[in-house]
Amino acid sequence: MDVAAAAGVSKSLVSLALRGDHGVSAATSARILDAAERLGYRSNTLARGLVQGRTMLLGVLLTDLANPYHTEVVSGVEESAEERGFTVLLAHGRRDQSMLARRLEALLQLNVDAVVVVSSWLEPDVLAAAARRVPVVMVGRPETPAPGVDTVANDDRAGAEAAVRHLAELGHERIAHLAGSGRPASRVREAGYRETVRELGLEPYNVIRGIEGGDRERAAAELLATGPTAVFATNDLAALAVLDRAHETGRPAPEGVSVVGYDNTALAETVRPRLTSVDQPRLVMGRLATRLLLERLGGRTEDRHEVLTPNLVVRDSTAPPRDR
Amino acid sequence: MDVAAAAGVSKSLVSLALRGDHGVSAATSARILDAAERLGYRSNTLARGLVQGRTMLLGVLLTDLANPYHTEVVSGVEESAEERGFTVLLAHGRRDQSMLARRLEALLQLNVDAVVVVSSWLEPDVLAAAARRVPVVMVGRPETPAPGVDTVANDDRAGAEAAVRHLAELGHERIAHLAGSGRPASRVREAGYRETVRELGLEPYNVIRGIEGGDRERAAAELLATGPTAVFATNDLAALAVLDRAHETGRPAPEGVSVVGYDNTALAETVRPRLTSVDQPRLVMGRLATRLLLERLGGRTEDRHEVLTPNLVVRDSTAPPRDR
DNA sequence: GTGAAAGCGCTAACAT
DNA sequence: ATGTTAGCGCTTTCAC
Repeated sequence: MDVAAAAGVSKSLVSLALRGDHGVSAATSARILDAAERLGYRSNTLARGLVQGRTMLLGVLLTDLANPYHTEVVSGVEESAEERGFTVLLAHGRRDQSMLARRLEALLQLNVDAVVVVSSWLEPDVLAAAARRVPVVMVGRPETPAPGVDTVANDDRAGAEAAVRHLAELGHERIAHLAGSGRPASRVREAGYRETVRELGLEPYNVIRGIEGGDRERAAAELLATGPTAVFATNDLAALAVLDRAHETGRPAPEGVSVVGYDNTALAETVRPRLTSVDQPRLVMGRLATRLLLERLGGRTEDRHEVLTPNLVVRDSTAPPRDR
Repeated sequence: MDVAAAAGVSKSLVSLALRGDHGVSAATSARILDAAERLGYRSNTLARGLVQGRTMLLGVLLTDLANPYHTEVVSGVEESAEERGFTVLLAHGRRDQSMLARRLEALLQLNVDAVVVVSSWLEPDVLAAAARRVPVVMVGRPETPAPGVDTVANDDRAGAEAAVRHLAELGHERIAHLAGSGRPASRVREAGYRETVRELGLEPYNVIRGIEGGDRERAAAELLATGPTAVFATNDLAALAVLDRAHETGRPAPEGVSVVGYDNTALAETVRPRLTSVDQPRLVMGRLATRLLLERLGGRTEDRHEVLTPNLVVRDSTAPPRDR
């Protein structure tokens, strides 16, 4: 450590001074700080982590960088983690289980103190294995819960209910659903749709499962062809496909058909008409994830599963049915 | 290292076996691998980095997680870096110079072997200081070049030219420009617009500088009020504002007015009409960044500044002017 | 208030 | 083919 030499003291003193320990005389401390500054010295996280056994690093693994839902959760994590002095490291696994697992592994090898997984794609046993080494919290709705892993999710059931109730209150009776590809979140949304429709004394009008990606358009077309006055879509992209198709077939929303999305992505603000959508409290979810992690680091051992209530953001894609 | 004990050998052998060194007998190797597996052992990147002096870690610093342009560049970096055995670590600085600087520092303290900065917000001296420690390449167009830092950028001049020429070829003569907020990239686009219009024997019809964010709508309205038949916007979001305003005032694109964006974000595919936009070869830029880094690690010392040619993606927001 | 020495988990050079 | 030793840069006792 050349700072030690430059200041004419021992390594130990440099270490103490740099961390603002009180047991160093003001004069020496000043001399050391000055030398460090001059030499552009910065302590090495690796070396410190090695001896201290912790790194103040928080790993965040996410499925999809391009997904604004994910990135906003990450922002929540970053914000709250930084407040507590953690440095957030991101790793990106794509929608690829093995890559996700590899990235998680990479984070663990770096001795991160804890991990947030913003993904519901990782296999439970991989997750559980990670949780045996450091606290792990997953943001999202798991297929199967992994023991030792805390979760933060939004209440998809409640979100679906809010969407359907909104449409029913506008006077719609033929409310269809464009469902997702069968991941847990979309399954719960679909179930919530069915239940709520029944609670309201209606019948599920029509449900079509949109395959991810290319077939969304086809599914939207098929669904609209059945003549609903309103559609609750499993996410904003699916809602967009409905909006589009409705426009093309000469009954644009909201007059021709009302459309509600889920996730309240930036898209909802961007498209015309602006999309009514169910908003997940993403920042809050991120912050909550950090809190759960800190609790674990503080010694909690029982698993926690937090569920947050989403809320409906009403915009311009929903209106009373025309023939009313 | 309890794996050593479990397998009844020395630490060194474990180390060798785990890295597949040949100088270990098949039998012992198997025994070690087995023990490691059973104990869930993984070598510690920190410790290895400490002794080897390199970590095979590649740090990526980005301004804006929510920006698909950035994240796609990152994908290019990830892809190519992983091929070479590097692990990519992401850090997120927001549009905040001091936070960007802090995150960069955090990456450096982790002893990453090199850094890609996907941002043009970082101050040149911070960048230069980082480059004195490890190879640094910046993707984007810097305000001022930082010595020792390689750059990868798209040719904004050429992109603007392609956009304007496309509009002129369609027969437009009143081509306006919705300019950006004065960052280098948008300044070059504006200059390219002006020059190309003149080269074509026309006059710059009208240029309005959109302030980032809220005032984009106002700027778009103002610009359209001047009666252009075509607008080249400095980016897709600005183009969207124009599209919107055109729609609201009863002359929707492309019949009412032709619109070209820049960046070819996912939005361009999503909005109706689909947006004609200048595409930056983002994946390629990411890969190129990795290559420059590897060259530096291989010993190159002179700075390189790569400029890639963007290409225009023609969609449905542009057409010949109506009154022709 | 300060310094010397041990050791974090690993690899590399050098024995054996 | 295997074990021993030193040391990466730091923090942390423990003496002084």
